[in-house]
Amino acid sequence: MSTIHSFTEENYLKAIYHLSTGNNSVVSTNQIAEITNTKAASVTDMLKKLAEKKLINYIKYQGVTLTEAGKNAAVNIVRKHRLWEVFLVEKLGFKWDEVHDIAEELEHINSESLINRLDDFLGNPAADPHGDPIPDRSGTIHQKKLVRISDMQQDQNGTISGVSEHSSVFLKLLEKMGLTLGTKIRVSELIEFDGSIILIVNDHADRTISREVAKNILVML
Amino acid sequence: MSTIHSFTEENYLKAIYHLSTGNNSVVSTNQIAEITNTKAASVTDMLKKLAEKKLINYIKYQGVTLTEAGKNAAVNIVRKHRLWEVFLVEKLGFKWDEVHDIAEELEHINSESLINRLDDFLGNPAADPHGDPIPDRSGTIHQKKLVRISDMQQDQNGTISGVSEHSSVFLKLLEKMGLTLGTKIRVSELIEFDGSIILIVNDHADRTISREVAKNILVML
DNA sequence: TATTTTTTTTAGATTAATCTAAAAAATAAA
DNA sequence: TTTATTTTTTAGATTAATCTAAAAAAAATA
Repeated sequence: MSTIHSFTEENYLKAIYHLSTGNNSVVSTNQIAEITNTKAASVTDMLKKLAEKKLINYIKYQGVTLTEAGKNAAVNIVRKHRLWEVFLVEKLGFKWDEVHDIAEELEHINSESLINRLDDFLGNPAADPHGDPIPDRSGTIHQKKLVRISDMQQDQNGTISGVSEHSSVFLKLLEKMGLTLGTKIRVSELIEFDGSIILIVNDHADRTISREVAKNILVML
Repeated sequence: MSTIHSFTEENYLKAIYHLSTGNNSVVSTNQIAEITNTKAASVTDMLKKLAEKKLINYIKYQGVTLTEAGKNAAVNIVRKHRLWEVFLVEKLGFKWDEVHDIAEELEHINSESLINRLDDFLGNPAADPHGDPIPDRSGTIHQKKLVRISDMQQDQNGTISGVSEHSSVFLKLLEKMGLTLGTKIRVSELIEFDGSIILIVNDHADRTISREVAKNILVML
């Protein structure tokens, strides 16, 4: 089934995967260097190796895309990462801002039966503690349609269902403001001056959030 | 607290720890090479490195012992390994002969809070699925006094509480014979011819086991 | 005790992943 | 369309962990 790749190769595949979501499917050497905390020269070496193994399509000076095999490998790592995050939060009681680094290690454990049993044990969750969808065992991702609060209209309602920023400071802030997953919100007012937004939270409390915060909270309408 | 060591260093420390139990506290280069699946030359290199880090006491040509720091590190790895084994069996439903290799990977995950939470989640188990004691968070090991079936007298009773052989073939054999942990046995007869032993299992079924098997089943009297 | 065998160490290479500094290619600006 | 800037690649080193083959030390045997 899935071939075994080194810890390092897996991290590069994951980096390329995360960088190639959305608009840009072609990823540059420098982008990869940045999120893997390495230098461009090191990335070039690894790209050659991954291309050799047919995990990426790589043309010198022109960036890379994942092949089917590479994408499968990457999705599998993401699946593992997110399932472990659910485990850490749901079963061990970690907070949502504490689990990333540990899951970063756990995602490299290699055992298909382990991860499928874990999946069942957790009740086959659809999303991780940050609302990111968990790929199923075939690699399919069922992503719900979410919109940023910053893109909502006045008086529109929704349920907080994800975040697009995973830093601990940001997550702690949301926690403190009571803006965690599942919270129902209503856009009460759009402040013209600086783009900040006043929300009605759970039908009573109101909270003002900056445009920057609003851009990183994802809502299901 | 506990300094971080490389994956490889951890495996050497664990190997030395396991080899230095019982009578021999001094461990030889060749012994280490054997259980780490490396060559003696590689071991020598690593021993220098571990001695440099004050994790072992090493005198050329004279074998090694663990320092306090080294022993602490090793015990911690053993603690992690055994807790993960409990998790795999108790929570994910793996069989006792399936968990070793996975735990071998999981034991290198570095997070004290993770392992302490896991410990609590599992109900602070005293032993792993093979009956081996789990060191507590201070590193103390509460080992119950166990005897091998091969050392029991005729008509003596006991409860199977551990094994000293962890191979899958052996564990599957015990499973098939109903000689799993917690099973009550009585030594019914000692066969002089080949040292094999007839057991009364749970007061009714009787099972004949070879001396080799009897040596590897540990019983609490 | 002298010799043989075994064990351990050293010497010198190899592989994976990384780096810095310099060269080459692509992109942006004048 | 040259020139300047940025990005990417190559060249050459470094570190960790490993290896084989040879040398040195220790242990076993005659």
